[in-house]
Amino acid sequence: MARPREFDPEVALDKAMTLFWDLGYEEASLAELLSAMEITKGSFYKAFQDKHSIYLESLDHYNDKVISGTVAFLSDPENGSGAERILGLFGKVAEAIDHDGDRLGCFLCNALVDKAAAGGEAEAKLQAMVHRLENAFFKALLEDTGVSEPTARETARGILSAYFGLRVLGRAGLAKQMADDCIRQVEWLLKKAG
Amino acid sequence: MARPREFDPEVALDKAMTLFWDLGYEEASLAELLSAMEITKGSFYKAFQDKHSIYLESLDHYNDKVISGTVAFLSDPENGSGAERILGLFGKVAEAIDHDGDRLGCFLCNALVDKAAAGGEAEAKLQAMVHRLENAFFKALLEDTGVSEPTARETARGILSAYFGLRVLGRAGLAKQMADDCIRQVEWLLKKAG
DNA sequence: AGGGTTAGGAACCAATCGGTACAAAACACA
DNA sequence: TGTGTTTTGTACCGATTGGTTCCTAACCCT
Repeated sequence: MARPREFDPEVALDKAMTLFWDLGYEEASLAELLSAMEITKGSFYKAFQDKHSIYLESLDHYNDKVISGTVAFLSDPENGSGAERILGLFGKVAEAIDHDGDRLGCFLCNALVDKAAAGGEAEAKLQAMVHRLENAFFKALLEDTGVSEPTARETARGILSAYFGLRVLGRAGLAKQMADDCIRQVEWLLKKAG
Repeated sequence: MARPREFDPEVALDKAMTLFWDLGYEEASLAELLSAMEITKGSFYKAFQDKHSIYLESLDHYNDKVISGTVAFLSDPENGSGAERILGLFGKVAEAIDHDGDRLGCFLCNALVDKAAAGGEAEAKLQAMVHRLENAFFKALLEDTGVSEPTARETARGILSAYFGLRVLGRAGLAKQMADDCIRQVEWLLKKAG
């Protein structure tokens, strides 16, 4: 009954997310967004309301795509015991660092630091994602024999901060030298918890 | 022999640094900088070359003022053993979090994530600061009895990433709930090292 | 084939961006 | 009290920012 759109909103959103991920909110200009999404202004403002809206959508998209994947990995018994799964996640990060340096880092972590995201809806979304990660660590730890709830909680939080720290170092281009050592410390935290 | 300047370049630089610290490079507009520094454009461009230059100067200023202070604290035997000094540093961060939420975080950590600082002179300065911190942790650990060089190195790096992770959580407004648990994990790392 | 409806694209908008030019102002020295 | 020198403030600059308008193109349905 009307002209069909010539682009897939999902892949366009994905491209936008990647740009925000790389550059942050302010530094990702509308022109760069349009270029990355391969659409023009008309289509952009018709499909998404404005820059801020698509930023929020990008956060949701990251939650659905990346965080959910990470949580799933941490929850899947096929990936070993709770401790093994957590270590497996860090191993995957180390792999990414080895492969391409991981200069993108973690969108969640980057956005937590990005002042453009502070306050309002964005911050609430970010905090929710952090808690999802924390709880995924927590549950994985809790599954292992002999780990009490308080111990699992505090260990989860320690691992969470170690995780963000590692991603910061990755973005700074320093993780290649440091990742292995950092992960060995996480190994220790897991050992003392279980 | 000429008109004297009406402002102290050092305090103006300090104000500029604080704004970059809070907002990041892009988000700190020239207008906001001038307002924070309480000078006008003419004075600004005469005393500092341009925005990018004063950003680099701000990084140096942070290195001289904050990082040097932190390194000094970590090196001073009056603050206890190596492990005690490291824990003392985390305690000071926890205090800042308790007091005002620490929504500023750590300028070094924020700048590591800020894409505007990636590549070029800024990145080199940032990496140098990271290494200063790492070495301060390393030396503090090495002082304690029974800690080998390899153990001190990897522990220092693990603590470094935990430190950045904690500051990220602080900036996100989540550290109030999590700081104590995170620090307890650092305590464990220190215990196993020594 | 024609009408209804929506997407696409270019022209245009005010506001702001970082940066420059230049004249007035304020001092030190003679 | 000039005079030379530097700072200060303001007017101005082109480029870019995010956003709107509106016309045309492309499609579905009758």
